[in-house]
Amino acid sequence: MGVTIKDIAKQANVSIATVSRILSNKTEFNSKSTIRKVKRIAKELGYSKNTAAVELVTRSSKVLAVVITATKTNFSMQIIDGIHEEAYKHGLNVIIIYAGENDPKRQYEAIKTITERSVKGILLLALDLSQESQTLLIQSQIPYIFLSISNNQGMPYIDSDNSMIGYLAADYLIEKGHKKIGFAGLDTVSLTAKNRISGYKKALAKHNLTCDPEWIVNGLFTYDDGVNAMKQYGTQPEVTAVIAGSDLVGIGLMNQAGEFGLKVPEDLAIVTIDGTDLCEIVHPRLTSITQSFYKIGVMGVLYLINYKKQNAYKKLTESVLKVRESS
Amino acid sequence: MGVTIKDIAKQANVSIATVSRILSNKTEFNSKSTIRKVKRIAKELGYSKNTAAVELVTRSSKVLAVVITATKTNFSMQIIDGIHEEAYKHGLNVIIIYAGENDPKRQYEAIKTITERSVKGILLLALDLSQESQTLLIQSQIPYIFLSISNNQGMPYIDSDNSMIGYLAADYLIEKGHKKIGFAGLDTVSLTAKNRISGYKKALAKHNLTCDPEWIVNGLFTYDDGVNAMKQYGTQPEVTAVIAGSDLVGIGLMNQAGEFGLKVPEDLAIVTIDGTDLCEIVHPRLTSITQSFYKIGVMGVLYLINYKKQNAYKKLTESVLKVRESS
DNA sequence: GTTTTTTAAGTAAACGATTACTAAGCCGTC
DNA sequence: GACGGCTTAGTAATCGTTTACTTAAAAAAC
Repeated sequence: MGVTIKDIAKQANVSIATVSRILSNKTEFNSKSTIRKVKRIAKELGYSKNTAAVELVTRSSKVLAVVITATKTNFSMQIIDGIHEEAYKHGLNVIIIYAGENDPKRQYEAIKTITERSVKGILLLALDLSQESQTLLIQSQIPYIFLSISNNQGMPYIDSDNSMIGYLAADYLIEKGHKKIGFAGLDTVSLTAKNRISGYKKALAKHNLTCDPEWIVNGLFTYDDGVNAMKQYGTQPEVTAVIAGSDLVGIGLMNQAGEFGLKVPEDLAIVTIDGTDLCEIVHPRLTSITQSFYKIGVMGVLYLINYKKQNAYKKLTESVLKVRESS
Repeated sequence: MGVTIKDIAKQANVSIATVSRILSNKTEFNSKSTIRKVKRIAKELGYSKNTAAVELVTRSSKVLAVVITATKTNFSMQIIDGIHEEAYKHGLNVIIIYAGENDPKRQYEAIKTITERSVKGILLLALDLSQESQTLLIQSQIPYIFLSISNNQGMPYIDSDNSMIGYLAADYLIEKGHKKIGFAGLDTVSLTAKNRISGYKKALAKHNLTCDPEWIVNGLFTYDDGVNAMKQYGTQPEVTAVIAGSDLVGIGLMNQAGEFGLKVPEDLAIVTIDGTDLCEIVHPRLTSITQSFYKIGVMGVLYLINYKKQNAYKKLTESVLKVRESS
């Protein structure tokens, strides 16, 4: 919106090529005095690079785009922290775009916005992409990766090992003596939930325990889903422990249990999945299977930086049990 | 990275001007058949607009940039929701940029990244800008506005009426019979805190109450600040009620009070400032002065859309008392 | 039947940078 | 003193789009 390299060139009595070289630090063939002069004038004139022009001519960009949903899930922040830290190390900028909440049209718009900009790579956070958006994404040829969500359609992703998460949670509770263990608040049609449940069942089977389908209560990982699940378990729940699909679900379970006059962990043990800060600020503190969100973010960036065409990149990260007071 | 309007033009046997006009919906002078043909071919070829080129030639952009800090403050989400909703109505895209956490260099980088891109406007969320970054921002000539943070340097902002917040909280507690009221976890050098404290003192004065400076405990709005403030108040606090600088501070206070064997609200009443979802999921639920975050976001966008040079635009939004269980 | 108006589309100049290629000066060498 | 090799800087093409201006043909007006 004002000063261009042309203006600087005129002022400095050099060509725009020289200015360009100096301002983008390709100074190997410039004399010290010219460098100083050009930089001084640039500063004096308040020059600001026009990124649009740069991206147009170089046909490349130093920007990574992160697509997120407006969900109330709070772990995104940790992933984003990881992304930023790693991107910063490599001199990349990060922009974040909202893809709305279950609105395919908004989602499509978001992907379109990004693909029309020549970003270096796209990180899709816990995003379930519609078929249309997927096509658009692939067609764009821009490297992309899904984070914290798996898929079996050959698209690259980095996610926690959800089967292991289910297994760890259940196994721990079984070791603590529980025999009837619920699983609440997860979206049972999602791959995430399926894997978690399969791990949970594996742990049960290992100890010759069975699972009543009623103990698995569907939900969308929200606080209300936790509350509702607890209502379903009732005031005198058959289960003695519940695994929560997310921290918010865990809190919902716990609060509703409180309403029912049930004590956590005495009357009902809770293990929650995610392990965000929320676990630490509620009372009692929630035992969790804590995911490596930060690391997922870091790995996502590294994947994009070292991107080369390959089919079906998949990476599963570790989760760890953190025992607190709710179990 | 591939198909351009040139390719479409060749395929369709028309000029690139025609293609450009059709694809940007300036179709008043095109025949229906040509329009159909061009659009069909564009789709067939998987054409994607190159935004860099568009922005370069039109010297404008449909993008609003939101700058946020990586703070654990969670109200940002509500503001961002408001921004998105309003931006969407006006056909604008929104990108979010992190400015790091108290790292002037990162902050500067973030502002630079944005100003080098010809965005339509900049929304700075609860951001305390360094002098350098400020200069850069102003120099860029891009319309900007601070949200949820006031300043007395003539820069435009939209914020809650912090004096009123302090007043409302204190007045309510006084009406409930409290005479010794603390204020915890706010950053007393900030204008936000100063205004809140001034409102709080005004309420006290109105009822002929005084305030011991010791009751005001400094902090940075975090959970730990709440915990520490409570430790400072001690196991037998002189104050019978505390106003928390943020929801997290409120939770910290409450949990530490619990550790001390104090019951909320019987032994200590708490009113928290912000009123995010957190208030609803803790136990007891926190009474809050709830800010109109969503509205702040909406108003920010409207300001930028209707931007015209004016000095010192300021707008204060309403906050309301929401009585819950902690008071 | 000529002139004017309307419709539909083409020409070409921008936008602001990068960069391959070219060139001018200077120095040293044989 | 002609030649090659550095160093430093300039020339000009290019990226993909928009848009003011021009043009050609057809329709309308006289």
